[in-house]
Amino acid sequence: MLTDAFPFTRHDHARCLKRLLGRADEMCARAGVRLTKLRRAVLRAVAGSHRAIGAYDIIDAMERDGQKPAPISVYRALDFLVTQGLVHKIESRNAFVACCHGEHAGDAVLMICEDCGVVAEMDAGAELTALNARAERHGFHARHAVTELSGICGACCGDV
Amino acid sequence: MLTDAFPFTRHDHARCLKRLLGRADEMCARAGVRLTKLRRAVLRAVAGSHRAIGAYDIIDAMERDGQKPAPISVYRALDFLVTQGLVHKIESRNAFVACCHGEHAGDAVLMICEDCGVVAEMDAGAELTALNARAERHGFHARHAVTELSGICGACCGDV
DNA sequence: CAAATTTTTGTTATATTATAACAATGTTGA
DNA sequence: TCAACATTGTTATAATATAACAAAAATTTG
Repeated sequence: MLTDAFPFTRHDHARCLKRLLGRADEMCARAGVRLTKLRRAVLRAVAGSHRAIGAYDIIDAMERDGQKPAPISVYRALDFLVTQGLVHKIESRNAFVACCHGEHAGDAVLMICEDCGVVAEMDAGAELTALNARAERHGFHARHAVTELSGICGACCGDV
Repeated sequence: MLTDAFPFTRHDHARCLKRLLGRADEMCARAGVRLTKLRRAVLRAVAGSHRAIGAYDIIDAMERDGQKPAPISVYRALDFLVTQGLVHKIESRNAFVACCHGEHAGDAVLMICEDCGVVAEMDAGAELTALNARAERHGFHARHAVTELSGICGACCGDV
């Protein structure tokens, strides 16, 4: 079993978070966009766990850190972060999760554990390509794919 | 190109709708569940076009037919219809579309035209199986897949 | 550097989507 | 017919998301 997609028991999240924020700084610098204080704080809140978090829960989390932005501010920041590929929106949950990958080959495929709530992502370039090819046979030219699997992760299944 | 997924120019929608409602009657009878007047009216509204329709637009459509159910009633009916596989929820749009297929091999794959708004579905059993297999390699046991492709349909591309 | 321009954020209000709680009605089967 | 269950109605509210415009901060330009 591949052990990189899901964060497991020994996972040192403080380090994980630090790395993620560092990478975000780099990526934004390279892209010539600004990871402002607000945007970084929203990203920090989203990346606070590997579970899906809703916009209003982000506000609650930020309030605990002494900052309470208005919903629109959070949505604007999320919009930026999603555009930059730093955060994924989970359409089937109306919630968000930080991207743990460097870069994606294409659209992310999310795996959502129904038990513990942890969300992992994987590259599934070949499978998405096959899906697009299938769509083409119906005359459809796909530009984006929303692919969200819900099920049970290895940890919750006792496989780990 | 396969021409069954998307409803094209010559499409006789009155006939299409009638067939769909008839099939719904049969399927519910076979399943031993009740396609009540309300549920059938909601299905009729959803199946009124091949575009995604939101719950509140369903209410508006039904109001034009002299019936104005409360939101909760529509959501309850939609819940029933989705459970029976007669309607698909489009997670990426918070909207609904009637199922045009008899039965699905597995989860439906939706193709949403960004231009005309028409939503078509296809069976993509093999591709979804491949996706699940890929997830298994990460220790994830998928139970449901939300797969929504957005792009441009053949008609809007001038391919037809 | 200062003024002009653009981007970002704040503020206030509101739109859109979805559900809770309980009463009333309809359906089924003994 | 009555009891049990399923469905719908009624009222209220929760949860998610955006609009419009003002203020502040950053960037560019002269």
